[in-house]
Amino acid sequence: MNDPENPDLTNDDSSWTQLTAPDSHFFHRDTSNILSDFAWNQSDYHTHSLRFDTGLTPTSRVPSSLTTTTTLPSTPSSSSSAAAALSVAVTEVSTSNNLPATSSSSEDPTENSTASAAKAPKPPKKEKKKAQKRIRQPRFAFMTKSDVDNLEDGYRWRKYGQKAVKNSPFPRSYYRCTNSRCTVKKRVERSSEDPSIVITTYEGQHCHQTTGFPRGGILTAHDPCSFTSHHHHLPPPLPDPYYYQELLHQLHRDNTSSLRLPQSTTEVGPAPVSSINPPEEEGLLGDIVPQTMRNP
DNA sequence: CGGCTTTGACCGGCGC
DNA sequence: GCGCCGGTCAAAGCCG
Repeated sequence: MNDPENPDLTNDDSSWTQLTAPDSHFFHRDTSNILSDFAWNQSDYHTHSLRFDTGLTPTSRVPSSLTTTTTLPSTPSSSSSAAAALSVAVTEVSTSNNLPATSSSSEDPTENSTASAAKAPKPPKKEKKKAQKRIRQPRFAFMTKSDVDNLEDGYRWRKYGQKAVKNSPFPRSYYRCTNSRCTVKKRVERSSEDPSIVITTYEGQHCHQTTGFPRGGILTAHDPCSFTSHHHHLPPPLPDPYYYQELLHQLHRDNTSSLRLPQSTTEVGPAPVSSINPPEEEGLLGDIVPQTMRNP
């Protein structure tokens, strides 16, 4: 439970503190490309960002993590647009792992551990874990109003675990990207406060492109995996916090008028939503993102 | 038959 | 040091 990456927004953890000023750089990639890459139709999804700061866990340590709030368009289930009325995103970049998550070649510790763990006989387990020393990948959480738990995002995921979560009647599911070279994981759980909201937490960055997309997206041609660790010039595929940030802005610009913020939005997450009561003209960001969090 | 899900067990981190 | 809890493993079963 003390897991700093716990996205349990109802019982959040200080890891998810906000980053008020993204002092990091953005990948200047046209957000429309991003959207198209994922076949996300901006008009279809209502995306919001929300900060999950708050010091939620009284006893918790204050991680030196860097957190930014970003947004990613939610994706509906394979049943197309039935779900996903809104999504909220949170990002964490752990300082313990500032290296680009794309450094997922054979040298990637996480990957190694994953691979070895999967194959190695039981005894070596310990060693593996020790050596690994838990390297955190950047994480992004998205809150999506949806009827379905497993939102389609263009990637293929293999479920590898499910756990009951404390303070939540809903279990949390753990998924790994099926791409053997990709170390991205995601956790999916429902908000205990609003069961209609699905909280999806991504960890790491895909080192490949989407494997397919129901709405005509793109697919896979190259697999940067093999060299990303040696070449950093390659813009990391999603999820990437900075992409999301850009995305947020883009969405804000484009969709302000069409966006609705369901009431439930403000009910999820421990964020002091009551204080987030921006004027309407602030649109998407204004709805949920405190001023202090926004870029100038 | 391969890929995926389910599920109980195991392990490590953290608070007390 | 102990217990709780989150995260992961891996065997077994399911499904197309």
